[in-house]
Amino acid sequence: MPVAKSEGGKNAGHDHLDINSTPRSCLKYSSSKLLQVSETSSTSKASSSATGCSNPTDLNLNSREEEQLESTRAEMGEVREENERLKTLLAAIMEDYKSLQSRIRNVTQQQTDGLLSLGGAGADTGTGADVHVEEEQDHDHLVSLRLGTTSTTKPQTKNSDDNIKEIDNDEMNEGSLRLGLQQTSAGSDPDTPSKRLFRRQNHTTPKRSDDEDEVSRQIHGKKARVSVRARCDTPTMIDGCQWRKYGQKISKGNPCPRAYYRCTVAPACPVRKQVQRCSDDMSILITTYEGTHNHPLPMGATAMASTTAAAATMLMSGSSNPGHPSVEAPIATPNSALLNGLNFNSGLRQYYQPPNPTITLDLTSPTTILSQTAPRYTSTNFNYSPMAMDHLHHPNTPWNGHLGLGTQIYSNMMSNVMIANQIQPPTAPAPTPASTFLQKSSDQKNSYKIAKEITTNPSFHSSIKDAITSFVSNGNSGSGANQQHANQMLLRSSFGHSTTPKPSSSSSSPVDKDRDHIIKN
DNA sequence: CGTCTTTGACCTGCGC
DNA sequence: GCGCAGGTCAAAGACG
Ligand SMILES: [Zn+2]
Repeated sequence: MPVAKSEGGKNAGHDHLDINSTPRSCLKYSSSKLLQVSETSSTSKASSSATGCSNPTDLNLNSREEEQLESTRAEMGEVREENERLKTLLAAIMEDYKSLQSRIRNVTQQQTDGLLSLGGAGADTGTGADVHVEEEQDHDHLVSLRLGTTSTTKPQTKNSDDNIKEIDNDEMNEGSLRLGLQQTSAGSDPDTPSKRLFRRQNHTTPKRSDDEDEVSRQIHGKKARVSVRARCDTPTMIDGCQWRKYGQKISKGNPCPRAYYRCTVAPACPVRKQVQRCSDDMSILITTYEGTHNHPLPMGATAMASTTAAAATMLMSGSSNPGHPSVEAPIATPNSALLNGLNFNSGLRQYYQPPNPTITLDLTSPTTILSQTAPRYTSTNFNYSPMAMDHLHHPNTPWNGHLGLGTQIYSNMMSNVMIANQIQPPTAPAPTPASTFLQKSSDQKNSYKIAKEITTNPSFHSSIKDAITSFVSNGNSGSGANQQHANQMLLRSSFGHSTTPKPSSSSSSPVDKDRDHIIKN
């Protein structure tokens, strides 16, 4: 039944464009601009004193100008300091990146020495994730190397290529930092991509041998998902992509319907996303991404794509190991604990928990949570990126500039990840918060492995690098839009600008009489 | 008229 | 095998 629409039928349009309309105080200017300001102030001051202003008005003006000059100078000093800090941070990041690259090379060497044979022999079901984790565990938590920006990573990305499709190689080699989720893409599938892409992911492909069937299920049935929880007043989160709605259902325990979107940037793009509001807090929007874009992304979409891809990669390489007993654990328990300000969340249960391995980026709390779950098999959640959320909720708060924010994100991420690496993050079967942190060795091992995975995962670094690059490159223009673009990755949703899909009549739509449209939460 | 949303129907997996 | 639930299809309507 058609429902009265509140907006036009065409939601289309790159929703990232609207951010430009959002005014934002940008206290950061380029040094040259500040200098100009400074010079201007000095000039005016000099001129006014030269004219020998003697009346009170002139004196007032004079002192005001002096104040302005002072404040400008102070500002300039801050800017310089910040710039220095940024330089240092950037250098550190680059160093880190280089070390990672060398590390990758080392791992490559190791793998070519024998890991590949191990991968081929092992694994009961033979999924990519299985093999991957096997390798990790047997070799002291090797980093997932299926991603990256350098060609040197390619050999590793080969790992059990049944799952890992490197459809984006060409694009990736063109300087793009596109990451992750290749394993979920069907772009390189020998089968006709355009047909398969829209075939039901979990549905058995018709007319295939049992083996193929199994493989197919492995490929399509265990897609990694990245779920992003963010406060957002708009119907859908702005991620820079173009989406087309293809379905909607109302869940039992959640009055808010779940909307299904498909990427329409490219006709055959397999990426989909589900959007649903949290029943507990309607202001929280839960967006779940699935798949990898098989096309160049719009400028505004790369950040989010990279982030989600990196997270998904982490997930796939970290814990989804259906066959391995050491990481086998029940679904996350609704426990959540704070340790040293880190919100080790294991409370994903309160959200919808899809059957697929899912990683959740929670941008709703001061401490951003990254929760990694592979329901039925493993569940490990740990802190990922505690951003300065105060800034997010107070856009006018001085951020020390966009670059500052970018690097801050990075440093926060990394520092906390490091902490997570030392502290044994909690894992699933924890009846009490206290025991949450005292896990069985297997869980500890898994958690540790995942934490380590994050800290060493090149894709993760690349993702951050992407974001920072975004900041830096935009920073040259010195416009307020700089922040916007970079913030798209992790922050924008918190600001809640949007244009995209029109406010679906969803919530106001008539309740589905069809049981099929009731989704049990 | 083309594109997009809406929504009932349908398909598949899973648990009992 | 049956029913439930998640997910998708596709016809019909809305919109520019
Ligand atoms: Zn796409």
